[in-house]
Amino acid sequence: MQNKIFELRKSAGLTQDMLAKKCKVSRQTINAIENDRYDPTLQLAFKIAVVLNTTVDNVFKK
Amino acid sequence: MQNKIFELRKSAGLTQDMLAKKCKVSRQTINAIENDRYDPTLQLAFKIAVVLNTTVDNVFKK
DNA sequence: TTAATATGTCAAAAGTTCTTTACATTTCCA
DNA sequence: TGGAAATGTAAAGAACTTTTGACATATTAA
Repeated sequence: MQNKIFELRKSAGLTQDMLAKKCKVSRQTINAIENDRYDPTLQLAFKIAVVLNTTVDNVFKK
Repeated sequence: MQNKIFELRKSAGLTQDMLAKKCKVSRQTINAIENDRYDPTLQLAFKIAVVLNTTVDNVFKK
């Protein structure tokens, strides 16, 4: 599912590793999601949205 | 994860089975999610939100 | 009350997410 | 240019979601 993690993450001045740590998942997980290799669980989607200071609907646009 | 599926579904005049069909999943899946036995995939969360005419963030509140 | 509809739940199987470890490539800046 | 930091990717396994089929209970309407 298409997402805006890259741009939102950059805007927040975070590396994949920093975002991963804030979400308490591995760097590879963030990388895979950012590059659309698979979708996160709903829980992780919410965590990412919170850390990036926005909504799930905004991060993952249909 | 807590959610408002029951009330939104009722407001929309839908049974679990009707909502399931609109989302193209089984009735048991909707039942399990509504009763918080497990969280849907992100894809299904979006589908549910669309069918219930609202956002993922509104359906699944943290 | 009876019949039909709606909901709750179980178990097994299939499919997906996420982790860890490991290594390759790219970017960037001193 | 060289070295460090950041990113991309792979494989195996643990954990979770969803399906199907089945049966029980609850609710509603005739």
